[in-house]
Amino acid sequence: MLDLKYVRENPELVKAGVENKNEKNTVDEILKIDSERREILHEVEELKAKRNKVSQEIAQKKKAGEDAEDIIKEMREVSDKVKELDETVRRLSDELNELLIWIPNLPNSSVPVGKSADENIETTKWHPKDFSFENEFKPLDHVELGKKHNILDFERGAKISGSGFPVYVGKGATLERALINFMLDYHLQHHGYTEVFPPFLVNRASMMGTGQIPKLEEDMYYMEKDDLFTIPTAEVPITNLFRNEILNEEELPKNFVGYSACFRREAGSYGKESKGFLRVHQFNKVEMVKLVKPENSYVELESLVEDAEDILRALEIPYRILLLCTGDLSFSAAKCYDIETWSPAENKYLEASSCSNFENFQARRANIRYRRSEDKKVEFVHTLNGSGLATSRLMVSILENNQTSDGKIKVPEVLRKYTGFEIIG
RNA sequence: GGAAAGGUGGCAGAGUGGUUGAAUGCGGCGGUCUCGAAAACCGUUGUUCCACAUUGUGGAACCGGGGGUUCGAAUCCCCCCCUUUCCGCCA
Repeated sequence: MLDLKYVRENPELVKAGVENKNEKNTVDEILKIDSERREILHEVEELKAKRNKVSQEIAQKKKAGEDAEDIIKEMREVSDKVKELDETVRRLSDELNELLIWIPNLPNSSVPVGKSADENIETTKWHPKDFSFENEFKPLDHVELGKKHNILDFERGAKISGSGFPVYVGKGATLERALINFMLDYHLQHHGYTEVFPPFLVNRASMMGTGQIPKLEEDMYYMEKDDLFTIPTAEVPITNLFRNEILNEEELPKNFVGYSACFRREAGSYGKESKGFLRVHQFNKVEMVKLVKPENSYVELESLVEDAEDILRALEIPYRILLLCTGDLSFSAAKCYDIETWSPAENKYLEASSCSNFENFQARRANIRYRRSEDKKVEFVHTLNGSGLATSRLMVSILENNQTSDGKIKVPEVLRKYTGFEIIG
């Protein structure tokens, strides 16, 4: 949520940001309703001031035993008018809010302007060794490998739940669990995060707080009976831990890491890239979340990306990093880096992590603030989060990049103490 | 699912329908005392919005949320939400 005052004072900047993000520009409409609302607000507040003053006079007259019937009668009319105007103000506020929650966060000035993913900028590329399979053998893709070694079962997953609900079996299940534990331990031991194991169902206010609602409501699984949503990422419960709270400056930064299953309906995206792990309704993810002081958020963003990179380097998974352009930036983000891991079978990169700075956009929606020790003023924190990382995409890269010419799969060195085996096949 | 209690400021905790933004305590800040600190004592201490002004003045709103009664509601009435405890059921 943007600050209405900011919109009022910088309409042109807001319009430009919204349009660069390919979102609907309702700024003029917002300004019109805002000025109308303020006009009526002023009127009703004057009436209320009068009423408050006269009410005290009535109290005094009654105490003195005097008759106050005439001014009571007058105030009765004032109150009726107040009720009427209050109703108008409430209606205009609702209209205003309805428009405002659809305004995306504005891109940071360091974000390149661009229409689509084609205009993202590659900032890093890391390939530990040359995976030139062409010269040796044709790599199998992760679905074929999963089937061959009986470690992934997409068909039975489709039977018991539906397509896009993968089942991990045998060493596949162990490898998945190893990956999650490895990543959590790594962030705890090397990066100083605090572990959180959050609920997987959250209420509507939490979804609104981090900005999934209203724009992405159709992408969420929803439990109508209880008005609860399955989380699409641990970002939602973890960021919302401090909703409606005022933190002390000394508590910041708060750095959390947590595992969760993630659920996404992926409505309307059937057909393309839906093979195997490429697009699923449920996957596992280790997520990093930071609540920081505003002046530090961009330094924290870089360090968040490095924390995710460290995992890929330890696993020896080839990857690249993209700085997203304005047109590819998500609704709530001000700046975002995507980390993509290499799939030799698909011959392309797959998104395994998104590291974003939301500045105070989520904090404003979720009302997460902190008190500055110097002047005791409260202000919104900045929130960030990044996948560290999503196992489904990592699994593709691990299986495909570590296959050997004799059809086996080597388990990455750092995972072996978690799996208890070195090879699959 | 049944029953009961309760939701008030950063926290704890009062509150007869009329100077209650709200007692008191803790915490925080400033000061006195002290070589310094602690203790003690004194003072101070919220958020949001609006208008004018520019770092202040005035006004409005806020005691879980939403309605209602009233000239006036933290206080009375209705609905909803949440928390806690007990009972039942259950992984």
